[in-house]
Amino acid sequence: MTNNSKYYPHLSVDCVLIGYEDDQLKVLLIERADVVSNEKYNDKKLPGRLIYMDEDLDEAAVSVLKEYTGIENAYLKQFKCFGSPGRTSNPKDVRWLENAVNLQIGRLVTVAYMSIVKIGARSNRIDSDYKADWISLKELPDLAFDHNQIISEAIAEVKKLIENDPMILADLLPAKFTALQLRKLYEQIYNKDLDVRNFHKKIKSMKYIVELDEREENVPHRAARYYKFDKKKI
Amino acid sequence: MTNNSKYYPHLSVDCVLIGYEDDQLKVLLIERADVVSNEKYNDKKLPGRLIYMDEDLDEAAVSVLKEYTGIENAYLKQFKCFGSPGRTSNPKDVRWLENAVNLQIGRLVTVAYMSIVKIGARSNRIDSDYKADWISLKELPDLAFDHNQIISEAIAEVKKLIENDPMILADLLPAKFTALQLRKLYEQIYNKDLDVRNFHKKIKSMKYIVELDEREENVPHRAARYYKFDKKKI
DNA sequence: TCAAAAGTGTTCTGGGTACACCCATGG
DNA sequence: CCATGGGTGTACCCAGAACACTTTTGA
Repeated sequence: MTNNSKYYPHLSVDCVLIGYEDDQLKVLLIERADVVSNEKYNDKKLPGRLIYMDEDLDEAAVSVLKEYTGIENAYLKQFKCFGSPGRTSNPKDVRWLENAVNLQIGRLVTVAYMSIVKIGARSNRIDSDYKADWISLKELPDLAFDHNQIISEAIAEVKKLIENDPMILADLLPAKFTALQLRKLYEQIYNKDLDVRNFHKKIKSMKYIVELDEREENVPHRAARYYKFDKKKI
Repeated sequence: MTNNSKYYPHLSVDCVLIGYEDDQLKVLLIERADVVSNEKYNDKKLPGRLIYMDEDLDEAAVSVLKEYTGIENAYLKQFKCFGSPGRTSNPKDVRWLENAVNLQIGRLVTVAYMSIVKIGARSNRIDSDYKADWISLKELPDLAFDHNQIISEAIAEVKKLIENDPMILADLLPAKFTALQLRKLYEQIYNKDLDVRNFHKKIKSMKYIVELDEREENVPHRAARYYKFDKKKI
């Protein structure tokens, strides 16, 4: 267990991938299993890995995103580095990690990235080597390492991000969406209810959101108008 | 040059300490010299060091702050991790680093922290082991490693920080200050001129800034009122 | 005709910005 | 009496928040 490995066994990247489905903000988690013994751990972790010897951190994060979702060219933001010695103190976590990479691991610092991704988009194949699922933020189980904490800090980052670039909401909704869908999304993010009339006014003021002629069909009430994001209108 | 050292030779912390003096935002930089050969490098770097084997990142940053300024209990914010392999590719930087710590260094990832500190405060002794100076942001020379980039990202962070907690401005000004001094400080931070009348209105609306009865003395014009921060009024 | 959700306008408040003149003081 | 900077008030605009009723549709 000496280091003839491709890995640089001191640094990892973890990606908090945020998506939206069934009116719920969700995060992509993978099932933790022991590669060597096939032991099941029955818990989950964030997608991530040790970096390679001469790999740039940002590149490592990009490759993790691609590996788990197939997405390339998405916006990935480094938001915090987690490096307390205590984060690798749980023997279960250490055992798993050392088996997984066949390396002796001392302390391990991880650099956390976040990205907003479209769940179930064409490009979004979840690699079958891993058991990966989108889990609602409201139903998060206890995760490996300090991954619960990493996720909660990522959410705070998402809010900031959306405030200075609402365009990224486009990745959380289908191409066509109703005002209700958009409002529910905002309500999830800000964690409070929004006034319907004010919200319509807000939509009108957002020039990158455009009305379509199309409406809902076969709904047992007045049909809602569809909107779309117009990426040309910055 | 094997690792019998106290250091964990893969990770460092660097602190961007921001202060204010002579109507200028300044950053604390130390002179880079070779400890072994006494060679002068004639350039500067941020205060920082490798972390110890079992040291928490935040603790390492706190101890660097204390070492260079004597300040304890200040607010230190981790704002970004810099880890591209290229940042340790300059042979001059690598040679200095390896001499300084007597260790073989491969790639080195640094975690950057920032803090707002009061220049010349009682607690703010600059340790005489180092040649350390407050350098105006407008006159920054080329620094070691990627320290110029680290500083510029720190400044962006300062703006955000002040927006959601203007109280930290108290660390950039003397206990008593005039409206002019405060305005000049804002002008530095936002990099634009502010209207005098509007600024007075703004001060009145900030309940944690209180008027004193005291005024300037011996000035060749109408004496300005002094203000102070009132830490009790959140 | 009823249930269910869509859609619409006005008013108020607070913060930001633009703008020009008189006041106090020391030299 | 002059030069220097200190200090003040009004008007406009925009964004955000509160608030209630009519419209459309399928069942």
